[in-house]
Amino acid sequence: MSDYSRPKGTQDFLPEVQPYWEYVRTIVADLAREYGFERIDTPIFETTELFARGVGDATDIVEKEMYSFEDRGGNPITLRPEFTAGVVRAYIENGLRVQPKPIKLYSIGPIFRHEQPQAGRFRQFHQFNAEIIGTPSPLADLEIMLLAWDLYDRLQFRGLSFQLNSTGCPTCRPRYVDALVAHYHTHQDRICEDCQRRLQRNPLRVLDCKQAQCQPVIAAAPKISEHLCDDCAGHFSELLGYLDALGKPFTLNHRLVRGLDYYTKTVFEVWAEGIGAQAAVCGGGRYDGLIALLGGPETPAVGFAAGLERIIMVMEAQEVPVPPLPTPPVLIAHLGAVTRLEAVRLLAALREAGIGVQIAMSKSLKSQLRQADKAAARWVLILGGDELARGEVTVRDMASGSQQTISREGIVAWISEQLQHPA
RNA sequence: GUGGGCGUGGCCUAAUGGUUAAGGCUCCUGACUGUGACUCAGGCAACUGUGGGUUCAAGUCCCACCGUCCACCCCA
Repeated sequence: MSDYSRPKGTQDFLPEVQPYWEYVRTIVADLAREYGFERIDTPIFETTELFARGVGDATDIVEKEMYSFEDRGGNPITLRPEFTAGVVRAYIENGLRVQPKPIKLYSIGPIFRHEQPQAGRFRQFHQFNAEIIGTPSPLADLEIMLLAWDLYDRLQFRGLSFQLNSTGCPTCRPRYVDALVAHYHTHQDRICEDCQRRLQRNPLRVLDCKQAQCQPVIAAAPKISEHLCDDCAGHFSELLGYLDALGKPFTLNHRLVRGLDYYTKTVFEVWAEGIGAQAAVCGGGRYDGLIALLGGPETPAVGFAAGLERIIMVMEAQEVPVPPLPTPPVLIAHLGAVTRLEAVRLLAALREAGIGVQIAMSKSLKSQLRQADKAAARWVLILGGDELARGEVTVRDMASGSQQTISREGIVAWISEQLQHPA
């Protein structure tokens, strides 16, 4: 055993799991492009201040989950705990507001949160993220939700639940929070300790408390949907109208508040089973105030992020089939020092013709064929003393075990022919 | 941060407190010095997570630490 082990909450993605990742990344990227999203890649680390401001001081992420450190110049750095703040920073910094609005951007990459690992929770994990920046239209909310919908649809997921709510805006939310706090004050003695604390710091969070004693208080609490201002209520009902028209099933969840400060109006999550105690496979919503908060012009936006590990865990649980990764169809076997030179020439010639090929590296033909078997090669080209003398190669079909002799000059064309016209 | 379960070769698993810790998988070699998958025969590979303690004797009992898994908080 090595003296070194991977940091807590991180993973080694061995070749055997790569088909899942390749499949998911491909589906996600194809889908995003079909929807008209363009890819943007931002740094995996940013200045700490960006996340502290953007995500919000009172959030769990900023309070206890960030990977923060000082670089050699003494600058406060944080490994990104989510995508949106970095994407918005890039939008402002690169002057993307001069582009036609809205701009639709997606990203795929690693995310870092210093949490205690458990089923479906890692310190380094991966997200697919999509944002529509520059429009207040509920159509943008709809597009983001449809993208999430189609993503899971294309992955053949079953039994998902779409949770939806509106958290209002700076006009109506404070009024609602006041009403909520007032309600809780009349039941102060009946709620759990955590909720006592939430009431001080982040009152909306009392709504997703799971303590039994708090449930009656939550059930009797005022609902934000009944406190929305005209603008927010209109926005929400327009979105619901689109979803109804499309027959998309969703659950209105008054208790869905989400952990980030920047959300306004629409918030949603998608829940799935099969990832331990974790339910959410994706979450998102509208954040009309964030861009101005980070120093940009007043710009409405909406987005979501999906956790790729959780997607893959559900795929495994539901036994969603994934295509195998392609391997080189040809392997060159050789016998003896003199044949090796010709084997290397043949290797180069095949590659020049665009044919996937590798060369055996062990001595005995037996072990070379074993290697071909493990590598799932379709053909082994055997170059021995006899073949070399006659200017030929022996072609072994690994599936059938049958062999034939082809001239050295004609072998590249023969393989190309076979590959173009599969039997 | 808090709580619980579990730590034996790369992986899976065995070993009434008692010799040089056993087996399977994988990998390598060989069974016609030119033929894979099956079979057979060999071989590589573990100071039993780490450090203490109890004992004549510890993989086995006790303690601590570390790691891991699961759960809480919260989320992807």
